[in-house]
Amino acid sequence: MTGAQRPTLEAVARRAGVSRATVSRVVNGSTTVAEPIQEAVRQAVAELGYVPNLAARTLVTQRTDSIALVMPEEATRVFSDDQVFPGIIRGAAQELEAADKQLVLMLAGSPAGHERVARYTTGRHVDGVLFASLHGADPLPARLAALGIPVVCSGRPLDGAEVPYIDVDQVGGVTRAVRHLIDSGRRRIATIAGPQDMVAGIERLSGYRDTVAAAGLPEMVAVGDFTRESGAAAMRELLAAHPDLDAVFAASDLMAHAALRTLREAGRRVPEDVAVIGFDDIETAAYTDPPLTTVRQPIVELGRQGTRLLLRLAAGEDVEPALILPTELIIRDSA
Amino acid sequence: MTGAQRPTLEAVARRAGVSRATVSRVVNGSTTVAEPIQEAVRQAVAELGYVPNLAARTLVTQRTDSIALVMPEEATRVFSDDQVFPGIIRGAAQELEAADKQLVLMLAGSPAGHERVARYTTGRHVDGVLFASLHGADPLPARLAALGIPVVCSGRPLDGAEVPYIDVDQVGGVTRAVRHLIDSGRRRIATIAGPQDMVAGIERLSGYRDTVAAAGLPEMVAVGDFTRESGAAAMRELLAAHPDLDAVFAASDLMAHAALRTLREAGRRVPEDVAVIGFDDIETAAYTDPPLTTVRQPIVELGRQGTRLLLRLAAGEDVEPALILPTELIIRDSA
DNA sequence: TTGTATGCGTTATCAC
DNA sequence: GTGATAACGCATACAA
Repeated sequence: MTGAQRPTLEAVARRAGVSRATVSRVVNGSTTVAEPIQEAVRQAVAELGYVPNLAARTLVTQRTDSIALVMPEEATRVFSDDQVFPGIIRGAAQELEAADKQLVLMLAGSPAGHERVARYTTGRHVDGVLFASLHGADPLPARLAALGIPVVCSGRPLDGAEVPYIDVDQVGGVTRAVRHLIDSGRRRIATIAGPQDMVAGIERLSGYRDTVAAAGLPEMVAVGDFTRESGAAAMRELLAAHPDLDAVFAASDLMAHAALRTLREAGRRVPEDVAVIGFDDIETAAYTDPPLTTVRQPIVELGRQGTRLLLRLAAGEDVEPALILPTELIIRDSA
Repeated sequence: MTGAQRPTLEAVARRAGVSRATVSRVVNGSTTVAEPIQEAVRQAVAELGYVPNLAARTLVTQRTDSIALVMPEEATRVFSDDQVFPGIIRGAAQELEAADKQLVLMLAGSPAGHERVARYTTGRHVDGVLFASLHGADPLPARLAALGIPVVCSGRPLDGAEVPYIDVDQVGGVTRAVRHLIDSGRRRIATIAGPQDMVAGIERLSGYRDTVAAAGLPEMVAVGDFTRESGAAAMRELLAAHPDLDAVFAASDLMAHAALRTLREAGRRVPEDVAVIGFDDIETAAYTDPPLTTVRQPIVELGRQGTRLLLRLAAGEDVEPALILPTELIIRDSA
C-alpha cells in the first residue's frame, strides 16, 4: 500500500553526476545541453523511473496544463442520450490530448455546483475554461474574462458579454429545414421549440419564426426542453391546438423522436399526414421509424474547435470573437 | 488580459494582522483559533478574494484532490449513443462533487493515449484512478496498484489482477432474460454477443451459453462489438445460418435495436416471429418499435459506487475486493 | 555549456 | 492559541 519514495530531480542529478538545473533542462527539452550529458541524464531518468512533480512545476511556472470543461447543467441532462454534451467532451478530449493537456470536467447543475466551479476557475487552478451550454445570462464567463482567465463559450453568451464563442449556424440550419417543408408543399408547419433560456433554443425558434413569416404562413409553437418527455407533451399540445398541422420542426432529435411516436399514437402517418424534421442528427436519428430528416450539427467539431480556440487564447494569441460552424440538412424519410 | 496579482496567504495575513500560519489554520478549518481572530481572517479573505493555490498545497500535502477516470477506448466509442460511458462519467462526477474533488477525464484509445495515461497516473498526479471498460488484459491497473496508487476497475480485470472492482450482475441478468424467452415458449434462441476482449462481452455470452445448455437447447452465436452496425451484421449472419430462430438475446441495446430493424427488413415480425431482448436499458429502448425488453443495469450507480470505493481506498480504508450491483429484467413488447 | 542560488505558496513542526 | 521557520520539488536568472 505504501508507494516507494518517488525520485526527484535531485536524485536524478546525483545519479547522472550533474546539477538539478541540468536535469531540468534535459527534461524540458532545452537544446543547450551537450549531447553526452543529455544521454546520461536520460538514462538516469529511465533507471529511476523519474516523473516530474506537476504540482511543483505548476507552482513555479504558474501553468497547470489543464483546462476545465464546464457544463452548467443537471448531470441528468448532460448525459441523456442527447449526444450533444458527450460530443463536446469527446472533441475537447481529442484536442487536449494532442496538446498534452488534461481535461477537468465540471458539472454545475446546482447553485452549489455553480459556486464550486466559480471558486475553482477563478482560483486559477486551470489554464482556461470552456463553457458548454450556458443557461440564461450566466455572469461567470465575463467574470473570468475580466480576471484575465482565458474563456471560450459554446454558444453566444446571452448577457452580451464580450467573450469569444463558438457555435453552429443555427438559423441557417433551421431555415433550410423549414424551407424544405415549404418546398414540399407543407403549409401548416408547427415547431417544438427548445428551452428559451438557452441560446440554441432561442435561435432555432427565431429561425423558424422568420422563415414561416417570410412565406406568409401561420406560426404554431409549443416549447419543450430538448428532452423526449417534453417533446411528447409539446406534440400533444400542438395536435390539440392545431389538429390540421401538416409538418413539425422540432428543435432537437430527441423531441422529434417523441413527436414521431406521439403522432403515430394519434393516428397520423409520417410523412404522409405530417412531415417531421429534427435537429442534431444523433445516431438514433437514422434508426427511428421512419428514419428522421434532420439538421446535422458538427458537434464533436464544436468541442474540438472550441478547445483549439481556448488553447490559442491561453497561449496569448489574439483570436476571432466568434467562430460559426456550418449545419447541414440530412434528408431521410420523415420529411 | 493580464489578471490582477493573485492574493496569497501572506497578503491575507498582513491584512488581518496575523501570521501566515494562523490564516492557514482558519482556511483549513482548524478549531484551535480564537473566534475573533477567525472572524478577522475570514473578513480579510473575503475582502481580498483570496483563493488557496492548489499547487502549493499539493506540493506539501502530497494530495491532489483529483481523481482520474480512464476510458481505454476509442473516443468514438466512448460517446456513441450507448449510454454506458456517459453514465459512468455522470455517476463519478456526482460522487466527486460531493467529496469536493475534481474529475480528470482521460481517454486512452490509442497506444499513445494509453502511454500518456500510464505516465500521468504513475506520476501520482491524481489521488486515485477509476478504470472503465478494460480491453483485454491491460496490465496498467495492476501496475498502479503495485505502486500503491489507489485503483478501482469497472468490471473484473481479465488478467486476474487483484484489483478491487465493481460490476453488475451480468450473468444473473442474462440468465433471467434467456429464461424469460424459454418460459414463453421459445426454443431456438440465438445471441448477438459482445466483444470477447471485454469482460462484459465474455460474461454475457457465457451466461447465455449456460442457460440454453441447461435447458437442452441449441446454441447460436454471432459476435458483435456492442455497436449498431455490428448488431445488424450479426443479425443478418444469424438469419442466414439459422433461418428458423425464434428469439434473440443481444448483449447491448444498440445491437438489439439494429436487430429489430434487420428482422423487420427480413420480413420477421417482433415479437410474433422472433422475440428480442437487449441489455443496458438505454433511454432509446423504450422508444424502439416495438419497445425493447431488456436487462437494465444501474450504470450511473456503477460510476457512483466505483468512485465511492475509490475514495475510501484513497482514504486508506480497507475495501471489499469486489462489489456487484444487481440487474433487472425490464419487460416491454419485444419479448 | 553548466552550476548556484532563489523563490513559487502552502502546510507542518516546532517553540513560545 | 499563535508565530517563526523549515520543507515540498521544480524552473530560471545569473554567475562562472
